[in-house]
Amino acid sequence: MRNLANLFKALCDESRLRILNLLVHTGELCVCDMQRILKFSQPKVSRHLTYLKNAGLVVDQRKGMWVIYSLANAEDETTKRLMKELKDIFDLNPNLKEDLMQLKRAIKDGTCTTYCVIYPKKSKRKN
Amino acid sequence: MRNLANLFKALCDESRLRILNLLVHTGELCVCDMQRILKFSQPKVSRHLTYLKNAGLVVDQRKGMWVIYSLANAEDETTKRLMKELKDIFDLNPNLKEDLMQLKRAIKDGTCTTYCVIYPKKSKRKN
DNA sequence: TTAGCATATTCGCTTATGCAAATAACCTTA
DNA sequence: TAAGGTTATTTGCATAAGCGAATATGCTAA
Repeated sequence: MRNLANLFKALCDESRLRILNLLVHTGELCVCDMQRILKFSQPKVSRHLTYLKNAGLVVDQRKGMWVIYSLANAEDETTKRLMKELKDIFDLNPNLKEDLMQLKRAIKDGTCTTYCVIYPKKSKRKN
Repeated sequence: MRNLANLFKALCDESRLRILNLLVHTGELCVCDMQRILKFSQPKVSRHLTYLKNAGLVVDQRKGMWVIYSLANAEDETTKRLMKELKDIFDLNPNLKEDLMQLKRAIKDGTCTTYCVIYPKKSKRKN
């Protein structure tokens, strides 16, 4: 990320923050899981993921039918520091906490594809 | 700041980051100083200061002919944490460092109104 | 190869926001 | 009160970016 303003631009949309919040807590998640948990339209999730990917904040990886997104390893010190801070800031936010509840519920109900279909064995996930 | 995305929205513009950088290092500065140091048009400085003020990041105070802007005391934990982090992040940025050089030069040359006219005695300034 | 699920992209529209130029408003001093 | 410096706001325009709906593309399995 060459430009500091561009880094913040990636963070200045609520939809993208909600997506990042999920990834911060899961490490990785497929598109359809985010779509269901956040109740976003499919193009909406996809568009914001593309934005985050272009900003260098996430990376994607195809796994059969699904595309798994995960947090990118920040290459520069600024992004590294900010992402670390973001984790703590997210935990202060009640709305984001609610999204995590929905995530947990999905895992419990067996409707979370990443956890229940793609990586059914816990050991394969980052956390 | 009720909404996290709005907080980042205040930070996602390079002009506003440059203004904040100056304030982080001076504590307070009048509009015409920012204008000269950053080489912005007067309406441009004013508009961005209004934006930052609405976002709760700066406060203003009239001092005779001049209006002095300074960093606001963050009321919520999230803003507090982020602003603290911002200080360190600014110092990593070469462009912002260059703005500080211009600021120092203006003070030395006697063209910095805040330092040389409004508050000529060092003791009256925050740093 | 066809069907069907998952994901990405395009299109048309709306809103937000950036800028310069012009103007208004505020304050001090003569 | 008039002049002049400082700051704020308005206007008109251009661009960025958000959205839903529709469509295209990728992959798997029958």
